[in-house]
Amino acid sequence: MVKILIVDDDESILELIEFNLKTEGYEVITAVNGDEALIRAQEYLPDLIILDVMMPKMDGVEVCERLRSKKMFHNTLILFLTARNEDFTQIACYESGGDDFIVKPIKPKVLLSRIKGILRRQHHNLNQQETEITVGDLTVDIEQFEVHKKESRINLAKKEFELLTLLVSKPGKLFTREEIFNKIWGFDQAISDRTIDVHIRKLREKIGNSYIKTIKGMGYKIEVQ
Amino acid sequence: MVKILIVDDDESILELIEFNLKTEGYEVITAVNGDEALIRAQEYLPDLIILDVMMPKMDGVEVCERLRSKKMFHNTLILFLTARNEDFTQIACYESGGDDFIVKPIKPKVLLSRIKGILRRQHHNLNQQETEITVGDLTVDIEQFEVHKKESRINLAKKEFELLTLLVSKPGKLFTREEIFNKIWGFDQAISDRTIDVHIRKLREKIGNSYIKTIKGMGYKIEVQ
DNA sequence: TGAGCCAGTTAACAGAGAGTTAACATAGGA
DNA sequence: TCCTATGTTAACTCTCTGTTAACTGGCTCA
Repeated sequence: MVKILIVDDDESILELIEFNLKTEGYEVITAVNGDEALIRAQEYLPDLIILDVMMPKMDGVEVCERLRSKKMFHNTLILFLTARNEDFTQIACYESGGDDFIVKPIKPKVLLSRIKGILRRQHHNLNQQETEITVGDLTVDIEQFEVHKKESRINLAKKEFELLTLLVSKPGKLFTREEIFNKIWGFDQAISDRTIDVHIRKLREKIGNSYIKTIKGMGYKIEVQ
Repeated sequence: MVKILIVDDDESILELIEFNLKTEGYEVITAVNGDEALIRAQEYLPDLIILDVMMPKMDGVEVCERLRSKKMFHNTLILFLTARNEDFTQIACYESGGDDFIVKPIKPKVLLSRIKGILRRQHHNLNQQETEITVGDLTVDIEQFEVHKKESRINLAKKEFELLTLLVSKPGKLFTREEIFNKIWGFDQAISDRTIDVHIRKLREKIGNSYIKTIKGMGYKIEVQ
């Protein structure tokens, strides 16, 4: 049974989500603030945590950071709830180690399909589809650990492959250095700032310059088309 | 790879479009009449279908209607080609389920940018996430860190992007210089008063003068039509 | 009418931040 | 045990962005 922890200070939202998830057969735990969330998370070890960004005292981003700093939550899925147009909180969500986010107001249908999608990606990563991602004439096969460019195979090192896989997982999306760092190296490690550059450079050397775009002061992204 | 089906009874137009799309890396299938179009569509399941409206026997509108009546084509993008100023057919295009249309004579550049735009939007809808804010013909995508004006991309520097994002987050709202300063630079920093002007100027230079309005002695806002 | 104020404009400059390269460290296989 | 591939760092270069200064122009109000 999939366990889901929902954290929101607004109890009506909590109930709405809880109801919808329970009817879909998920096991649901709730928390109304950050502190409670941390306790509940340790207690129940949920598979997925849905975090409201805006909460009094400890906000969702902080809760996420605290969770991710513990090894037991490294692989827990974290989904944020954020109000529309909250400028750069979306980026902060990813930076703090979030896997995805949903914009309020919540439409139950969207929420459910999102959750299903994110769980499917996590667990049945092997299942059919989605093990191959194609961008232009570049194909990344996550399962087989292979990259092809126009039929010819490119050999990548582990870190290079992880980096490319991350970028390619959402073509066009901006990944900040911090997000890249958190998702590939993890919170506990300390590496120099140049390290990411060098890996990017090696990647570009192997796959060509046209795919990865630098956005100064922000990060990198895959250029679509 | 994006598959595109082009349908036109005029083979010279077919060739023109085919050539242009292929050089952009699309996979192209063609058909010279409505019947053939329906068969080809079922066979190849294209992502996008470009339909000439004026064709002997079965016209584009009818082809579109027939396609849309099948569930497998509910989400296929359909783009019409129509002669200039045929107002009524344009309405018919949308009514029959078309996504967009292009006026003949075809300019390859316009066609390509239109196709890119329509595919980009589609791509977004699949991911279901609202990371875009649109004002007039200007679209700001926070997740992708990109700004588009009528399908063509505008490159902004970090500060410019932050500034535009702030203004656009509440179109029509007045942002005082102080507010802008606090939100973008933060309380601790000290910058000259001209700095904001210069960024505004650079923004206007890139996106056009019509969006950002100055309110003397107060601040700036996004002009809403 | 003209002083004062405020935004627009321009060019120049400094520095942040990314690119590059080589060298070193380390792990894992032969 | 050695060797090679990979990961990381240091040190340097270079480019682009952000900022400022200095000037212009227009509006407002005494």
